[in-house]
Amino acid sequence: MSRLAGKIPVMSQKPARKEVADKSYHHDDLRQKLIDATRDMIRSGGVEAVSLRKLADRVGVSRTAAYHYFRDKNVLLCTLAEEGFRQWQDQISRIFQDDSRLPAERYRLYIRWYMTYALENAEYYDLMFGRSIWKQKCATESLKAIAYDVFQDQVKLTRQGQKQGFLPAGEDSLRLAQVSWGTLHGLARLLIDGIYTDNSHIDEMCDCAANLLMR
Amino acid sequence: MSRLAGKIPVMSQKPARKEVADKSYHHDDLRQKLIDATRDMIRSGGVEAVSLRKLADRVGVSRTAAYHYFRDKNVLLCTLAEEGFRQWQDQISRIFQDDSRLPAERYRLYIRWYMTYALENAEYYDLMFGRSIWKQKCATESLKAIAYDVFQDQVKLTRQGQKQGFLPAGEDSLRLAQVSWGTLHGLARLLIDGIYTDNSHIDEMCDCAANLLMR
DNA sequence: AGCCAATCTTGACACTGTCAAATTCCGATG
DNA sequence: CATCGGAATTTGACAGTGTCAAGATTGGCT
Repeated sequence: MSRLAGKIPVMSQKPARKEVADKSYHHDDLRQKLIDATRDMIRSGGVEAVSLRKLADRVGVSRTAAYHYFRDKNVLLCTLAEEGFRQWQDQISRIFQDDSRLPAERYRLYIRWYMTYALENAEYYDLMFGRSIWKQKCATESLKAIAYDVFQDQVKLTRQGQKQGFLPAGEDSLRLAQVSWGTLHGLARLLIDGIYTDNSHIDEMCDCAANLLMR
Repeated sequence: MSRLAGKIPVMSQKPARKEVADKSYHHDDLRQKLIDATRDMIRSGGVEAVSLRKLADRVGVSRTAAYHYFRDKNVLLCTLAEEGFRQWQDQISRIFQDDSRLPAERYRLYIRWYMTYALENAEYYDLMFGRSIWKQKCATESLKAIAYDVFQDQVKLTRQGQKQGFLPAGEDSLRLAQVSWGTLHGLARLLIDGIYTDNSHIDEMCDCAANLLMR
């Protein structure tokens, strides 16, 4: 009944709380601290390494304290994935707003950026596009919303590429968006998951992918 | 010292063991029973649903009995993945040996088969190509061997396609094999993991992928 | 000043994988 | 035929995990 499931609780009274020692009962902004600590844990040890108990230890709070801000572990992870998608969306739009480059050139850049991001933030990518979050009934509504948004961007971006003539005009934009994302995602996963073990020819793979997708 | 890590123990004396009641101390071929039961569990509930204790219960044996045949849970899963890759290899070679079809036609068929297999055996595909098995230091040597073999087949098959003129001849065969597999794997994962939620246009996606990969 | 509700903790439960040590039993050996 | 070694299996234990129900603590408002 009192579970707020991710909503910010009543702590939203603006009067700046007087400085509280780390050991006090009530914390400053526990929700944010939990998110930050979780992000750290993911970055260092991957999603698998996230444990609510270790998290609590790290933040200096009891095992179940997080349950007042997140319905369960899954919702916490979804929250972080959401954050990731927002940054993702930002960075992509930045690439395609760079008018100093030709459209086709931007698309090639996008492919390289995708791969670089996925490899440099492997654990975070794994969170955002991993099964744990998306498996039936797991994904939060807000996560689904932002992810859908990001995918719509990909569709727009594809349609534009077709109009600009560097993506095959004959294909349906939706399918083309699906398949091109599939290609990038597939390569990223094969590398991240350790199925492809040769990390020294990423650029060549990107080029090959670009050659296939563009024309 | 006495851990045999997946090798078949001394049970290899040929004299047909006299029929043993299911409840007896020594079982008939526990190793195989464990493998079979694990396969069942994967098919119904996915890799995540595999628990050594439930497995033991199911086979009618104590929690730790499996440890005499598999060093740990990971090795058991690798064994099953290996089995999967062998069947995988079989089915693919069967497709490409069908002389009643044109090479290009066979390749299109292969793409459709890939997708169909991945979706109809989602949990098994997830095992074979999932992170749990492949993550650093997890994959068994024999698993790596068969998987490498399967990938080499893909390279050969790609090179042949280039010679036969339905795959772009300009690209390096290895890269092309990597990227084409990436495309299929990516689409499969996006569907299996629940990121793509529309399962009613698989064929269109396959066609689009084929159009991009072939020429 | 005192209460209420938001916040956090304690206790408990049912799981998990895995190790070490004890048990059971088969089959070859004396 | 009895025995004994070692393989096959079990029991006990430990350190984890997520999560629920209840209790303890606290700050802000009336």
